[in-house]
Amino acid sequence: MTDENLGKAFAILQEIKGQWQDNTVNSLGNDPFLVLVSCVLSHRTKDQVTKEATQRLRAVAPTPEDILKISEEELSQIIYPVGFYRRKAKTLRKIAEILINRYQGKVPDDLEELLKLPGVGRKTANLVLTVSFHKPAISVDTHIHRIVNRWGYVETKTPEETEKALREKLPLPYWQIINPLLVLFGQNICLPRQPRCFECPIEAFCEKRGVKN
DNA sequence: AAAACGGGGGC
DNA sequence: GCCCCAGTTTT
Repeated sequence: MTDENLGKAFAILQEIKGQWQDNTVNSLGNDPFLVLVSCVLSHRTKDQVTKEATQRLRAVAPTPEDILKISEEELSQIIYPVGFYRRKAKTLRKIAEILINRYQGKVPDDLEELLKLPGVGRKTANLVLTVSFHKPAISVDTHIHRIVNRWGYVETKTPEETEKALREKLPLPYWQIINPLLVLFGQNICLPRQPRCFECPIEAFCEKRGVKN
């Protein structure tokens, strides 16, 4: 995909994204701790389930202090349907404890510091930076990785390679919108196994129509 | 680079 | 039962 067509593709997707139901990153706001929480819960979990669990948790314990006030059992019960709930509950409590003890209860706005937190990798750290702190960062999950490779915009093997390639190539104005926009696109049209190319509005720009994963 | 980690929900 | 699912850590 050429740079010119990339711009057209982003513009078309921006136009039609209102047709799609809001997902987690598009509906939960910019609070850095809640973005962090939703990312921990989202691991190998359907987005609808992640979204609902994050909303339930926000109603009861929206801050690190609140997380530590409730028991691990109660926390597990709230997030239960996301799966791996024991491990995720432990991770959330550890993160809350570290934020309180080392960062005055605030989420750091620095990549290296974020990556030190347990259960936080590049996808999560970069998403917090871009969504909550409006910093130039690119959060690459499996959706972004799959889509930009199908487009032929990059040719990469892993999400980390994709992040590097996009940092080199992607014009800065798109850094803020690529994740929220392309995750929606990946959930509704450019699906992993059965991409819905027959209803894709940017099919003409895609170099690998119908390629799985 | 690949495997391990370790669960619910839809069908 | 078998498949899917915003990933991170360890080998």
